Amino acid sequence: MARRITSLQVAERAGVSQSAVSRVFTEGASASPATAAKVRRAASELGYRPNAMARAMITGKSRMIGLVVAYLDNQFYPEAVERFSNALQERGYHVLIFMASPTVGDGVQAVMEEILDHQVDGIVLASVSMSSSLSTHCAAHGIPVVLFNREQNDPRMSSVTTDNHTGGRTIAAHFAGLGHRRIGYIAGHEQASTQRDREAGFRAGLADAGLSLATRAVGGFVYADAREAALAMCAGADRPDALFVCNDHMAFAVMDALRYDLGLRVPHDIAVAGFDDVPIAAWPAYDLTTYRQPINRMVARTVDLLMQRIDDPAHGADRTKLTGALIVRRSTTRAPA
Amino acid sequence: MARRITSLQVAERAGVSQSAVSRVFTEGASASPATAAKVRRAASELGYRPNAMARAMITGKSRMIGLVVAYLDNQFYPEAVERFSNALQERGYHVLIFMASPTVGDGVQAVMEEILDHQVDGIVLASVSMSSSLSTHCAAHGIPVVLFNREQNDPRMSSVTTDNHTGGRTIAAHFAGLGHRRIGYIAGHEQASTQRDREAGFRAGLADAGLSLATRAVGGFVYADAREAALAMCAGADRPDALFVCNDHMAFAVMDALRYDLGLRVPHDIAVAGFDDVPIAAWPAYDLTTYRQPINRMVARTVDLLMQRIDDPAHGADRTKLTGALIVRRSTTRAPA
DNA sequence: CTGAAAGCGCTAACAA
DNA sequence: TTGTTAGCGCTTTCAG
Repeated sequence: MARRITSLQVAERAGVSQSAVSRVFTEGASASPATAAKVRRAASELGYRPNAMARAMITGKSRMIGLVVAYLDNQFYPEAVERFSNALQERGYHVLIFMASPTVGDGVQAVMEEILDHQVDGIVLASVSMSSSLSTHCAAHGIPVVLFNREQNDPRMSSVTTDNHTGGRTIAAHFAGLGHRRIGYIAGHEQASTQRDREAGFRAGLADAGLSLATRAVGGFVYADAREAALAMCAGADRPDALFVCNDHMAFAVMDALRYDLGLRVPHDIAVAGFDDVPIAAWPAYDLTTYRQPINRMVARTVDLLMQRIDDPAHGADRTKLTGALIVRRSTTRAPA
Repeated sequence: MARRITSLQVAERAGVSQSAVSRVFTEGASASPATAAKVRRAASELGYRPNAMARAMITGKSRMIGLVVAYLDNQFYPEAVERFSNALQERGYHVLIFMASPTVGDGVQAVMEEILDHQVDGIVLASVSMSSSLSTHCAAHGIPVVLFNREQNDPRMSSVTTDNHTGGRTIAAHFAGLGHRRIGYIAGHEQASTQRDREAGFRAGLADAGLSLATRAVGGFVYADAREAALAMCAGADRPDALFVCNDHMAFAVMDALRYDLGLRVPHDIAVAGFDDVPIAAWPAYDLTTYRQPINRMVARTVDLLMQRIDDPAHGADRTKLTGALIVRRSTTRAPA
């Protein structure tokens, strides 16, 4: 097993100094075309590639971004991971991925420490909340953090979200327009900003139409729990005629419960709407009306924010709220627009 | 923005040498309880954590594993990513994730180079094929590679798979036992070893029962393509009465097409079976009979193989084939076992 | 433009 | 057990 080729070996073969080799492989360093040619030739003959870690030690830039995610069962997150990886790869960055077990209390804390050990240039927290002491800690380290699909009270914390309040409100208006009167809501994890904002917007939208929430249950963003919540809410005769579920992943559980456990028809007996517009929402088995999160723009914006702060650490925090779109499908209407 | 604390600063504060600090934070190094205490105290006061990169440069071990995945829409892979991340984190390793665009021809090649630049200690290729020249390249670098859910002809290449041949055969026996006679198959990507082995096993199983394949189409592991394949295959009167789809992800597309485009009932008009047993397969909307891949054991074995080779680079290749299990649900039987 | 030399933060001999 | 010393492979002054 051959040891890895170093710049020194390339230098020897090319008949130049080691620093000349370095310059040829360093963006924006000066080397004459002649030297560059010699070096590149020797390098490719030897199969040389610069050692990213050694480079990182010098420059203080690892070109790695830490990505913390919690629950990959919800298709929204694998999608986000894929896009982050691609977007960052395009900019010459790579993704160090971490799972934050939602079960462990200080899971995020521990994970963050490990990430920091690896000298990442920035961190994306996808749908994970962080104690404010931890965010201070990161700020002290001067390492940019952006929350993705989550907000926090701390105004120094950058975040990128969809305008969840407007999303909830839009769903409410959609229900009201359809003539529904007895309306239910299935909540996500109570602490999550997405949950709070969507519910607040939904309630506001109902109020706009002179309505109010008839019934509410908690699904905690988990399939099995959402199923239970739906069963509890809809088994009786006083069930709602329309149901907003805080995300698509839970909405699938709810539709399954309504149809296969309770024998109800969607939307005839109960209209169901979700939030996210993950690919499965478009599958005919669900054909789910939902409020689409502009995931491409969300990822792009998150990456931009991160790059901004990496290039200029003094750059202030930014809380971006992007606008989504109501996608009407057959889970709320017989003949969608 | 404070510069990161170094071991030197801790040493000064603790009144010991820098190497004493290093030893306290190095597994299996000797330090007296007294020094250790002083050092740990100073370290925690300063908020010191060892720089993983600097350590990696010395030891030659980065404690990072590169994980290459292609298509996260198929729920099998997010699941695998999550488990890999957890399993490796437990052993003190971290995951550098890379998406291999299946569209780009030499995507894997390019991605591998970038991974190698980061001095990872090992690589997991999840469902990605690699040219044999590339595997030679890796072997030359002495970096362990394990294929996950994919095999390759090169016998020096370690891999972990389910016994796909047996899986296919088991599905065939299940169909035969149910009395189906006109049987179809929807293939994945033709080059994939999983596809080839499952189909071969399925054909062998049909032959065992004195049957043979009536019709075949290609879905390439992609939802939309599988849907088209199903429509083409089942629109006519000569449609099959049972259909084995090479993985669950495509099986969902097939069931959707049969039910919502063609108005057929599953399993009454056509029985459908898949492969993987992803969580969605258990959702009542599909309730899919499938051959379960033992994903926990697959991941554990892959990690073991990797660790083995990292600890002893001379350790030979191993091609592990794990046994799965037939999971019978309502997509093939009215009343499952 | 180029080479020599000084480290980045840490671990691993080596003496003491 | 400790401190001293020599690097890991690279980038970056600094002279020339």
